[in-house]
Amino acid sequence: MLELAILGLLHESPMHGYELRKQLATKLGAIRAAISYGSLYPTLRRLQSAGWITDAPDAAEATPPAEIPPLTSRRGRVVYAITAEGKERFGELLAQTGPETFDDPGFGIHFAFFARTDSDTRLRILEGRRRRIEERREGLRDVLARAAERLDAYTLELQRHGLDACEREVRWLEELIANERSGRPPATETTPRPPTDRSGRDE
Amino acid sequence: MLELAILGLLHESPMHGYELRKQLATKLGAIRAAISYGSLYPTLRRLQSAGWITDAPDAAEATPPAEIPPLTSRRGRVVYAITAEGKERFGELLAQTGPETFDDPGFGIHFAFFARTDSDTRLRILEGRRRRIEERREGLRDVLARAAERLDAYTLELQRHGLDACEREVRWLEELIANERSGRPPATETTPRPPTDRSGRDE
DNA sequence: TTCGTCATGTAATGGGTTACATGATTAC
DNA sequence: GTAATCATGTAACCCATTACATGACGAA
Repeated sequence: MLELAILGLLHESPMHGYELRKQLATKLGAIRAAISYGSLYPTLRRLQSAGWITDAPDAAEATPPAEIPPLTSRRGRVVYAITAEGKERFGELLAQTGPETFDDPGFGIHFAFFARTDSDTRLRILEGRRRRIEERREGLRDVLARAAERLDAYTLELQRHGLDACEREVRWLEELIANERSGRPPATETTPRPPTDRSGRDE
Repeated sequence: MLELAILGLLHESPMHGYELRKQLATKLGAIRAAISYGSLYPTLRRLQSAGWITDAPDAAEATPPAEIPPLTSRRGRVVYAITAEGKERFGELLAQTGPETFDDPGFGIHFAFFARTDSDTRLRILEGRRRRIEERREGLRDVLARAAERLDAYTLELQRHGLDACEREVRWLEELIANERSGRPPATETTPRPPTDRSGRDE
């Protein structure tokens, strides 16, 4: 869902649409291809009229004066920033899990913003995902065990590959869940991760 | 794409919509969740008015008299069968590859019907898929190598998992391509696979 | 001056979903 | 008789895409 992703990125820092798309592409690169402008800009409008984000007239005060090179204010360049209501909305979206199916990109997007969730929510989402993947895994095993003779070799190969992917994902999720339970951050993290977030973490 | 899947299944034998959905669920179980009726029935209409499939008034002659239990003709039960034009259309759809991205289910659906394609087409599609996955893999490697410090631990974990999936898929594709080149059928196939297809394999 | 990339947007379309509505048949 | 499953369909919506249109800016 675009809405969640946009709010999440703007939660980190204000940005204009074009930049948003690029960041989205790297942040969600593992999940899906880059979104199109035809989808991005109308969504920004919608979020704005809903009050979740504001249209700052230009940059300048939006970014901390250092680090980023001059930032010549070009043409229209509408810089958006998340509002307090937007942060609230983001929290809701982040915590809620829809009727996601295994092929739903919803999980991945939630996962990408796990750094902004609490451990309970993370666990709930991870376990929900695991359950769905396990169901799919069982379904595939069933087909391979019972309907194998009615399917051609390619279709079977596809099922096997799918089953394999399910098994790996379940193992991955198990690991993440175990980590989460023991309070450790996900994995090879060198920096101690202090909340480098400027101003109030939540809300 | 529903159209391809429907034509493919009806190419094997005539069926009514409800049954089609079930078969679709097992055939494409590795790719995506079951399709909804709200999508299936309108599509059947469309295919019918395009002339790709016909609406046989009732069952009875549609299935070979043996094997299947009485098949009491219930209510409306519209049994569809593929037409000659439909088979042609199926062939076109099967051979053509759109601008598929890595998260496009198009590849999986094509793959599921590989048994009805020629080896050249199979190779072309497999290699196309491999190229796209390799591109994505490179993109993920880039991010992990260059932008790692700007991303939080969860996002990185997601990228790693995605990268891993890419690497596995590339290996899988390599194997399939090698098999295809040497003329062997995909994998653990016990039966010699004679064309048990009733009447003309192609067209 | 022309090319690449930055930057924003609209209109038409696509390919599905959910929720709803209906009703026959089978098994208990 | 009543619940589960079989079976077909429609209407409203959703979330995106493609194709198009426009234009500024920097570098060669």
